[in-house]
Amino acid sequence: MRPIVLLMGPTASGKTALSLALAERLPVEIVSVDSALVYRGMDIGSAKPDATMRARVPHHLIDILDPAEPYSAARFARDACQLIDEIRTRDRVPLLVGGTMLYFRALTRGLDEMPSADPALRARLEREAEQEGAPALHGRLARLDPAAAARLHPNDLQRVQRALEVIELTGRPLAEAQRGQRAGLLRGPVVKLSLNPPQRSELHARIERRFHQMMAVGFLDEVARLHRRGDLHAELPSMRAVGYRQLWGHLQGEYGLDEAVERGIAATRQFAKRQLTWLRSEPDLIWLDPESPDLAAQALRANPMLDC
RNA sequence: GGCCAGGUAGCUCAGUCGGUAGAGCAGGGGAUUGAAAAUCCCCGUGUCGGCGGUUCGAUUCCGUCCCUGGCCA
Repeated sequence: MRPIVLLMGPTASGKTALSLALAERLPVEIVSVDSALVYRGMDIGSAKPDATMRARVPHHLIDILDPAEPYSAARFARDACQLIDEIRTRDRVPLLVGGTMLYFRALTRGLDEMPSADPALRARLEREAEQEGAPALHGRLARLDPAAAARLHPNDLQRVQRALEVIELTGRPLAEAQRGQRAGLLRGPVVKLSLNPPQRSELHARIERRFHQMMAVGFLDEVARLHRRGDLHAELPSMRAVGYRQLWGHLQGEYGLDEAVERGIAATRQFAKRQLTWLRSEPDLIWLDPESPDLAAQALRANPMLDC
């Protein structure tokens, strides 16, 4: 049976280049594992594979949503599983490429049975948080679901709100829902590749270089276009994306362009650090250095199942 | 050249009425189940510009030199 190939790595580690190189040697279709690539009109700042690449290799889960719409790990898991099945019926290899580690985790370990987001309820909880403060919501959670409250820091408003949301929607504590025996969603052999330069400073250099490159090819125009629409705002998941958020702030007049770029680069470095924290706890990774020559061949050699 | 203001953590700065110093940012580590490029937690020793002097003790006071910015020549 042909394997499913996962290609992970922090931002700017060279995942797109390697995925193309692999596509020249294996009959792959690429499934993007990225919470920003799903959005139309967010091309430059998300380092989306360009039209040429997408003409050469089939890509999925890119440009499927308008930036005003929300996406989620659960929806990704459903979409990805369906695509994997379809790709296999075409007798091709699913190559899952991206940097959204929660999405990978949803695939490899599954998600518990839980209700999805309820926008009205979230708006209400948001209002309550503003009026009462985050600790008050945490206190309420402690009464309704002590186990969940114990695991969440009072300042982690996002997760406290989600826990309260689940309780209101199901009448059952979150801790109970999360006790479920969940299994990974990937059937068959899985090969996990992880791209990362051995030196952190090298990754930082790649990030800085790429951000300036993005600016040179019109990143600011891209964000200005989104800003002009008028219906988007800074709180949307899409506009919170690294780089977009900082340029948005500049367009709102909060700081100058140079500062926006500096902030954007720093935010990208911090994002990469968080991605690496996930990767360190991921078992069975084949680590690859993007700077080394003949990367694709190296990747294929690393696992016998890929040698086809 | 003269006068003034500075020189303290990678950066911007606070502070010590003389007992060897602390914030923000940056950086590092961690958490992460329908917002995740999000959200949150933890981590601060650095010849306090150099050299002398006073002092039990100087980053702090004094002298001098160097550097930076401003004003005047």
